[in-house]
Amino acid sequence: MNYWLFKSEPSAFSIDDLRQRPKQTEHWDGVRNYQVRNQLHNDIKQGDLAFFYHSSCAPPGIAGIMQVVKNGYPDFTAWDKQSDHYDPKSTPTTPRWYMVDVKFIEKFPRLITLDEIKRQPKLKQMPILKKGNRLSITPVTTQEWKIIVGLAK
DNA sequence: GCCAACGTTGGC
DNA sequence: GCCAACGTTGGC
Repeated sequence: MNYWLFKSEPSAFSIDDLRQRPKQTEHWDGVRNYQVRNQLHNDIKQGDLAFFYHSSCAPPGIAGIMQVVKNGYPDFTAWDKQSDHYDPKSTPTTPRWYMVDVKFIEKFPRLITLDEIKRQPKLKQMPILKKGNRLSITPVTTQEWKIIVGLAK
């Protein structure tokens, strides 16, 4: 089983939105980056756990935990002309983009802020701290996972 | 709202 | 296949 960090702008989709969905489950659509697409297709598997990271807000940080409940499958919003994520180059027969389904597990009692993550020497390798990192999904090591869950208690 | 970083596009 | 222009991300 692997650990991940999924970014989302809470103004678009927050951890509270996920909690309020039917079955507290939603598809994680809209990824339009090949590196992340490949992870969704090949590496992110049912049963994996992920941090829900709130980005582009004040303050940014990790809000809680969700679980991958469905392996990668074609992102159907790519062939919906009404969608913000419409991509005419993706079709049902040759899908270009993939998504997984995620389920709400818990919201931390408090946000673990980016600032707090920066101050932890053992979290310095996390991709979200690297300047210019724009990947919306990144791997988390077991050690990083344990440290952050510890901070949340 | 600014701007650095960087992925993507498209002309050649 | 190069690379300049452009668009997007995301912290501040």
